[in-house]
Amino acid sequence: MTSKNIPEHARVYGCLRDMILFGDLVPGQPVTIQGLVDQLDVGMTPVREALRRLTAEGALMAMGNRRIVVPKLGLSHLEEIYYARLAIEPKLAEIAAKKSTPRLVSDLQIIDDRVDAAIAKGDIGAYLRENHAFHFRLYRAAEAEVLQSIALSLWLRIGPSLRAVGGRRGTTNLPDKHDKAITGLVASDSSMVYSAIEEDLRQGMDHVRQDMIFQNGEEAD
Amino acid sequence: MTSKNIPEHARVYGCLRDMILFGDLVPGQPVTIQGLVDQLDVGMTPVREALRRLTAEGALMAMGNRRIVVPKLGLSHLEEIYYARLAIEPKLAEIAAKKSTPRLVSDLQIIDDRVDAAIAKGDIGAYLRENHAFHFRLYRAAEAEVLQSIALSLWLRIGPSLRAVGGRRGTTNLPDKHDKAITGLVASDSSMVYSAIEEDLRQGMDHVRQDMIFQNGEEAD
DNA sequence: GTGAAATAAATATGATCAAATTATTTCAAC
DNA sequence: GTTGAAATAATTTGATCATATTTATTTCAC
Repeated sequence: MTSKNIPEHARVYGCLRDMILFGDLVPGQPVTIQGLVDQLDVGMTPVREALRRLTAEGALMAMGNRRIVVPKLGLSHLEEIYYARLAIEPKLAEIAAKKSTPRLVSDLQIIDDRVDAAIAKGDIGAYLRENHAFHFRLYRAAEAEVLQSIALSLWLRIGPSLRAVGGRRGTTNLPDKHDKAITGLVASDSSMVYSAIEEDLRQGMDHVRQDMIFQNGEEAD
Repeated sequence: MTSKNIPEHARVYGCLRDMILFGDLVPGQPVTIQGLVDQLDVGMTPVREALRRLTAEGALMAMGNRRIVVPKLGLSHLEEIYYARLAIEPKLAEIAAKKSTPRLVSDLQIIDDRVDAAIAKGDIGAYLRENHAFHFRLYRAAEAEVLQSIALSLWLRIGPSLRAVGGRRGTTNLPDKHDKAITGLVASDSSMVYSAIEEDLRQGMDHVRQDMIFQNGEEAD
């Protein structure tokens, strides 16, 4: 059983990426190389590589002075992400719909059940994980590397803020146009899948935007 | 002595990035760590960091087996890039137009003169450089980090192929809707700037697409 | 053509040096 | 005598390199 032998830098990358994607890191939080070396018990070269990669993807942000932090989004950045997500993700979903398989549909149904369960339990962490799984299982089916990597970058940028919003507002009012997307897939109606994902994004992003505007009014920074 | 003391890994990154952006590296060409260490006379840690970053941006591609190469685009990847560029770049131009300054206009005029000169001389390298300078001087004015970083990633992906096409077809028939864009800026007509950049991209990308289809017909791989 | 040895390149560690932040001390002013 | 600001010392963190280990590929023998 020769294990896949994933390189350390890839393991560190995956670990950090998930932490950012699922809100284990707070916006504004500093990320130190030495801290990760101690915490994950690896050398510093792999850590550095992982950090450069995540910085390039927008998941982390390099300040001028050698410091790396989890970015906290401003309203203008949020609008950019909103625009880009609407431009990229529904298209990915549409392409995926044209290549749909029974396997894709059954996978998505299973995942969506878990999404619903997480919402019912009020478990933000599980919701973020399963919601991500749903979208990227769909996007992966599009077999469109370039668009998918853009989508991942956008999710990484918004991950920490999603968690923060969920923590304040709970799991009520979370978007769920997943049913409509699945219906579109089984009906081979790619434009229905397109609009389902579009609506799903709009709901989620509007949620974040409203929270951000509210927060801005409450606390000055 | 106001040297900014740019770190090695950033210098290596910038160097490699320009080489890819302006076609000094051929699609399919392997990029080795050792080679860069010898060529640029730096340690391997900075080289590794630069390579990870460029890989994350899509400028380089990691094969499964520890090899890194300059990706060569297939037709389906080209279509993805085409779609994404049309979704992102005209929007960036439009935002920039709404924040236009006299300084921006004069900068763009100067750069566009250099673009025309490069076309007249048939100097592909200079054309790629000045054309990039024109677009990103405009995009930079939008002050939209997220969209701009997506645009950069897309340019990095298509850079090597642009050079290859230019090498085969020369500088004739290269797009130049730059005049229209500048006209739109001085007229404060942001939708005119939007469509100017849109047309510019279409011309350039159609050029690459046609060449790619032709090449596919000629040589099998 | 298959398998084992050789080669070359990538991965990973720890040490060393440089830079930046934090803590501390000193000195001056009230 | 206490407070506050500036300067300096100390600690933490980042950047780079040299080296050892692992892994993929190639070469050569059978």
